[in-house]
Amino acid sequence: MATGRTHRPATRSRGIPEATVARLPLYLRALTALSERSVPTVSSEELATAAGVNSAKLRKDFSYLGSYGTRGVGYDVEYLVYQISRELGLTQDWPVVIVGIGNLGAALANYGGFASRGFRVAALIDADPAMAGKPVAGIPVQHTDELEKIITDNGVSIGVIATPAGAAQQVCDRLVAAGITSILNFAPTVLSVPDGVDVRKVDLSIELQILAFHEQRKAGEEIAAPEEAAGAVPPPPVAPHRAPSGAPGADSGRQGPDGDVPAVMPA
Amino acid sequence: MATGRTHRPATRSRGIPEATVARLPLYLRALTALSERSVPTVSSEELATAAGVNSAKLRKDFSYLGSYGTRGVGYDVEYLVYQISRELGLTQDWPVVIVGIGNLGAALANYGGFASRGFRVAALIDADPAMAGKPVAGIPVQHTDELEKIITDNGVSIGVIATPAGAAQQVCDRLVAAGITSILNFAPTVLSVPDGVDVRKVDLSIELQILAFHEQRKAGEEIAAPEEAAGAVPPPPVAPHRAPSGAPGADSGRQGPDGDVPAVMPA
DNA sequence: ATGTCTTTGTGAACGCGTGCACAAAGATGG
DNA sequence: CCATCTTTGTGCACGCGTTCACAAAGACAT
Repeated sequence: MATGRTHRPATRSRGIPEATVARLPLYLRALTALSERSVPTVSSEELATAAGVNSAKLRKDFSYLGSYGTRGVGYDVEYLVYQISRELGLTQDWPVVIVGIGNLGAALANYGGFASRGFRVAALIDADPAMAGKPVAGIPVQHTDELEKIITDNGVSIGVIATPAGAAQQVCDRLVAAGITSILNFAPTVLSVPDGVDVRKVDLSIELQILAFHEQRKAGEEIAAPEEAAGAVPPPPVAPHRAPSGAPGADSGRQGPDGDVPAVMPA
Repeated sequence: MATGRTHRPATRSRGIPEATVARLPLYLRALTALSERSVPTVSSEELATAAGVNSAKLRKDFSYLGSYGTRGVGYDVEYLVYQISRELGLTQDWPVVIVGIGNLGAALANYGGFASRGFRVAALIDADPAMAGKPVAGIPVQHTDELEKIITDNGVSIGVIATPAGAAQQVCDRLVAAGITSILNFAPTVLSVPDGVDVRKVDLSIELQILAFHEQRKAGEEIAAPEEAAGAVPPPPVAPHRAPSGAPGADSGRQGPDGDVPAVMPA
């Protein structure tokens, strides 16, 4: 999961906790499915199961929005869909630009999830002149030079960065300067932005590494080896380097069987 | 950010808090960059800035791994890279299968981040017979029928689901039955898995909706309208439905200007 | 109208994560 | 060998998020 907003972490927007906001889309999705099946009402228990959360948590989440349920009955599906949509700002149109139309950018442009709920791909932008004019997902790619104009002309406030890591900060700066205030970052880099700009990141590599951690832990438990005992024990903390500002340490460890790191999109 | 593990939320693995584990890949990335520039040591302050976190948090995180720093000096870059890699289980090889080779699956297969740190794409799997044999990112796509065999033969324990939402649970079940214990889910669905299986999800649609929420809030603050006053006020909670088990509610609201929801990959 | 039954909404307790602030550790210089 | 300076490692307090458990609210039957 793309995790973690970068700025204003504790801002508790209008009384709705951040954790609750992050779950609203989950509820909305489950409710939409119920709505399509013409289910009129749903209990907190049922909906919680569908959304994969605890029913008490769901009720508390909804309590931040107001009292929209009926005791003894449950929640009116259609009404709740409307309320959550409104709260999330999905009743209005959000034009979005995608910068970096490589494999990932193209996949995002083709992703149906964009169009489904208020989001509209206003433009695809790439730095490669050869891409210019080429249609992707039915939308012609435009060159980076047009970035500022596109954003101001269309009143875009949400940008998606799908460039290589090296270009991300630069693109980010231009987006912000052009008036973008929300960024979804797929590049494996930490973006620095001024206050008032929200950044959320989606990082495949990080997710995999977290899974690997738990996977290793599961494997380690089975063998019941406290991992300190058998096998190659890690080397001692390396003799505290001689000169702090001396020659670049050419030795010091490097015993780990790491492969070399490729140039593009490093972990 | 792909957020939220699904099971064993509070398991506090071997004393390392979940929040810390989620940040280790961030530190590792920053450290790798330093390592490539042959920087011998780094202070908590510098590294924290590079990773985009608080220095106190970083020090506390590292304290869970052990005392790897030198007071008055900082941390040895190479040694820390090794320690974190080992802790995350990146010193070993993790074969990974990607199921669902559409736009997104292809993008993932081409993603350099896979190969960079211990992860190796063992196989690409798709349900479409027309895809079978076709090479993507240099790897021939195999048919879903081979799924179980591929997993057991290669000892795969991590699976990536990039299928449409409708197929995700089914694929998930087969993966788990075949021995997969960690899943990275890109499909917009809640997956249910047995205990002992970790699921992390990456959901573009959710991320966008969270951004929209904050975006709306920013816009609302500027106009300084408490949003309750002007414009179309939401309808009253709908007259408490007549018959709870009666005819499917054909009215009740529907006043929101939602577009219709496409069939594939709904929000 | 009254009683029973279901389900919501929430007060309260608890645990995790974060950040402050400082003591301890070690390097460095004289 | 001692003083000073830098930077780590961590005790502590605080706040957010989660969960329990229950009273209040309403539906429904009689």
